Parts: sequence; structure tokens; C-alpha cells
Amino acid sequence: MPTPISELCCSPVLAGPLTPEAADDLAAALKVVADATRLRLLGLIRTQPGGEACTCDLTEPLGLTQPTVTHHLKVLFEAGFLERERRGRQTYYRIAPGSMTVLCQALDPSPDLLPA
Amino acid sequence: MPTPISELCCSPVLAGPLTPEAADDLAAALKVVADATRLRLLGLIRTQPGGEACTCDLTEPLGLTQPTVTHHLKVLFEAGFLERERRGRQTYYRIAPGSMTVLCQALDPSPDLLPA
DNA sequence: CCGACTCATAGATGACTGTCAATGTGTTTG
DNA sequence: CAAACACATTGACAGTCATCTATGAGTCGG
Repeated sequence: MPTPISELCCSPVLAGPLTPEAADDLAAALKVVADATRLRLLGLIRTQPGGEACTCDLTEPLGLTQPTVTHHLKVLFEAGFLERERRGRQTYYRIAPGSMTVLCQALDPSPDLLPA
Repeated sequence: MPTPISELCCSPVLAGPLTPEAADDLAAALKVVADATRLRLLGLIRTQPGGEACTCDLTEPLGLTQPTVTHHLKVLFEAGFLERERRGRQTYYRIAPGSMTVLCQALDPSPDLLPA
């Protein structure tokens, strides 16, 4: 179980050298998003009616099997990019608010740090 | 030779479903940055005097061999995150301005897209 | 021009991972 | 209860990748 994105806390990459531990944490979070299928999943879920989707809504547009989609949803959930709710037989996923912003704050330096 | 980050052009992930091609391009760019060693390299180079560093400056703080560091610098350069300049025997690298911003724009939705 | 120096390349290896088929675990319906 | 449904888990396999050792390719100093 990787550390959720909500607990990711590191100074912006370009602000200074990262410690090995901070670099590992940020790299792990980025690896979760650095996958074409998972990027498409995020967009699909976000634009589904109500901003949520169950697994069976997602297999057909992706052209992947159900176990594969379930696997990616689990990775995104455990990393903190998705929220999950079980309703009857179906499991509904939605975007965890602010999860992307945390990543960007770690990557993009505030403008006042940029000028050489 | 992957597509450089400067040519990456896709709508924000959460704005809607990405095409398989757009997802592949963005994932490829993210994979480059989703590595602890490369994240540390970016911070190291950025904070070196003059904002630039040659390979030999970077092996010792990372504790890696020279071929490994050269490999990572090549990956970052070919992806467009670093600029490169040969001066005598040494090769100097510096951060390619704006490269991180492109990634963040693809990841982070503008606030007006967020409200459900 | 020869040795030292700095970086790049090639090949090998171990680890990780995305995908699938097969199966298990709950849940709803008849 | 039994059958169908939706999702989760397991195990296997192919592909990718970070790292190293060994070697090659330019470049400067004596």
C-alpha cells in the first residue's frame, strides 16, 4: 500500500535537491499517473454523468478486460487519486478533489523561484 | 527518440476522455519524470551555480555510476526537460524553461472546470 | 603524439509491471 | 436456496527499464 497523494509533502522539484526519500515518494505518485490507461480512466470517470462511474462503465470504452480495469482502478484508489463507494453490486469511483493539484505543486515551481 | 515535451499538446486530463494517442504522449512524458533519480537530477542541476551542471558534478551526490547518470541525463534531454551544451570535455545541462509547466497544464484542470 | 580526462555507447541482468484467463467473493433477483 | 451479476484476486507471461561493467569516442595538456 503506497502512500496516498494527500500525504505527499515535498518542496517543488526545481526549488532544490530532493532527498532520496522525497524523490521516491514523488516518483511513486507520478508513476501512478504515468500510464495511458489510467490517464484515460481519470478523464472517463470525470465526464461520466454525476462525475462517477462503476467498473462496468469503463471496460468497453477502454477495450480492456474487467480484471485489468479493476487493477488500474485499485492503483489509482490506493494512491489517492480516486474515491470509492460500494452501492449494491457495483463499485462507483470518482475523482478525489485536489489530488492533481498536489502533484502540480510538487512539479511546477512558483514563478518567483524560476528567474535565474 | 520520444516526442519532446515542447510539442506535447493535449487538453487537461480531467477535462474529458483522452484519445489513446494523447494518453500515450502524456504518459510518456510523465514516465520520464516519474523516476526518483531523474527528479533529484532536476533539483541538483537547478541549484548548481549558474543553474547548470556537468555530468561529473552529479555522479557523486547521487551515488551512481557515470554511465547511469549519463543515461538519465539523455532521457531528460531527449524528452525536452533539459538543454545541453558541450564546452571542452564537459557537457553542461540546464533546465529547459517551461517544461514543467507544460506537464502541469496537462494534469491540473483550471479551477473553473473543477466544480461538479 | 601520448596519456589523462570526460562523456557516450553497448551488452547483460535483475526487478518491476500491464495484461489476460481462471477463479473467488459478495450481492441481488426469482 | 439457486442462479445471475459485478467486482476482486490469483497466477502466469511478455515487455520495459534502471543499473552496472566494459569499452569506445572526443578533447585538452605536456
